[in-house]
Amino acid sequence: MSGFGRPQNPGTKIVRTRLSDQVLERLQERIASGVLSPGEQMPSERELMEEFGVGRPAVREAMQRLHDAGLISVSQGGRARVNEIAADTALRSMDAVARMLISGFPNYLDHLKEARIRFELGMVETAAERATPDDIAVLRDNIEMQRSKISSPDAQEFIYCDMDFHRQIAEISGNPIYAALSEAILTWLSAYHVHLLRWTGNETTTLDEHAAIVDALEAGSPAKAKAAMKIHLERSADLYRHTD
Amino acid sequence: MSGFGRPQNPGTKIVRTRLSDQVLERLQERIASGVLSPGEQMPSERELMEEFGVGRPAVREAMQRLHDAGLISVSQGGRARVNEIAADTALRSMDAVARMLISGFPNYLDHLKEARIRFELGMVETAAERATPDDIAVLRDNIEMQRSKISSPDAQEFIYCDMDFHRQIAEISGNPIYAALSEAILTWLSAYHVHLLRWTGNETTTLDEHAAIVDALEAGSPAKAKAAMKIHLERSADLYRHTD
DNA sequence: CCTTATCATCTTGTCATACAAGTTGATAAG
DNA sequence: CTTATCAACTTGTATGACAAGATGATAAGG
Repeated sequence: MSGFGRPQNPGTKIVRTRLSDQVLERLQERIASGVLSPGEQMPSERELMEEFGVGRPAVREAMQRLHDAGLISVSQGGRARVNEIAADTALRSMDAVARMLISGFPNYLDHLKEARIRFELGMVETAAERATPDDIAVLRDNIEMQRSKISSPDAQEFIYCDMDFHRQIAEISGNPIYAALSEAILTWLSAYHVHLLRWTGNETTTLDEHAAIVDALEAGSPAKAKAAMKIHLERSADLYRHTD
Repeated sequence: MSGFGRPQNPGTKIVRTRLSDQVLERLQERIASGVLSPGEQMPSERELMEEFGVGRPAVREAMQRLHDAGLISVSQGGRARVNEIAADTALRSMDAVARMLISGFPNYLDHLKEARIRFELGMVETAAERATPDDIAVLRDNIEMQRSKISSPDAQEFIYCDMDFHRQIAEISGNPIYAALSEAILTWLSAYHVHLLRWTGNETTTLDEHAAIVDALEAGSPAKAKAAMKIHLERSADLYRHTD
């Protein structure tokens, strides 16, 4: 008596759908379709368990997973709110795994560094095509800001400015995926991590290289910008290294 | 009587640590440090709730989150097993959010396509520097395989070969992050998605372009490889488009 | 002795109930 | 009109219970 229900797809395993999976799927649909729009919307757990006809644990686990994915914010005492999703939402959800990967397998730090260089080179090319005079001004301001931090009592300040410089280039590229990815990679690298000692003495070199990059961006030359960025990144490649 | 406890850091909010957060943190530590190595290890929920002195929900939610992150596999009736983590583990955990982002904001499909082009261009440069004769042979085999699928009854087969081609280049680059990212982006793009109609008629063009890329890789010329890849990607740029 | 079927036991999945703790908005006092 | 209090509602957590799947020992059969 074949032909009942959906085709059996012989060879594929029977999927064990947990109850919370189905609840999760329903809620994801609502968020994706905009029925639950960013702001304060989410029904309470009791309402959901009544609506879906399941127990509270099932609803609760689904909500938990939405929270981990960054799609909603839950707080004790108040209803859950739907977050607006962006590229960084997605990347944040893989933050923990990425850190474990880097700390557990030293090779991955090298792979990530290589990927970052390739990535920044491509990004600066795009930025060179799209940089406006305003963008250039912001970058030059950043360089001066960083220069003022050379003799700052908090040496970390200098590095924060450096990270800002790269972040601003990511934003100039106009691609939010670039911006989010750049920020994420920089965060992961800086966690494993920046040896402050290695920076001291090279501050002016860093500033000169940054200036060269900005000049190339102002000239609207992807090739020059890429070359300048390459020099900068390859020199500072071993700033990020595992602590031994 | 200041000086008690940890510094107050005025301005930073009090962190509300849920119980399951602390359990999660402990377990993550154990996995990261290798106390819980890949294989069948994970203690049962009862053991953990007894050890940490918390209720089962707290343990359960922590385990759930480890599962969502791809760090462990849980199945009813059996203990949870620790997975071996890799780059694709991290990317898989952001799969749902990425899909929502693309389907919810059409712009992101364009941003992703642009990012993919930049990414593949950088990747093929790396591959050109590292391709071995064996790698070249594999790629040529792939092209022939794809050629044999031109008149296949299942038109999808042709596209699968195409995706394999790009996947193999990612592997040649030697960077597992490239491979995982390439695979993930291709999956997301192919979900929103490949119009079969647009392929028909351009099969031989595709094969020629692939052959040109392989020739450049064999010559060990990053510049030529990049140029050949650029031609290929820009021509096929609009294969991935939202369904209207 | 080896193979196979059965079952006791342990595991996770789910539900129900209860209480603690935080948030919110209405209400009453000033 | 402002402010303090509180009642109702929310999530966080604990406990107990039962269902369902997995596992290994045990007993029956060859």
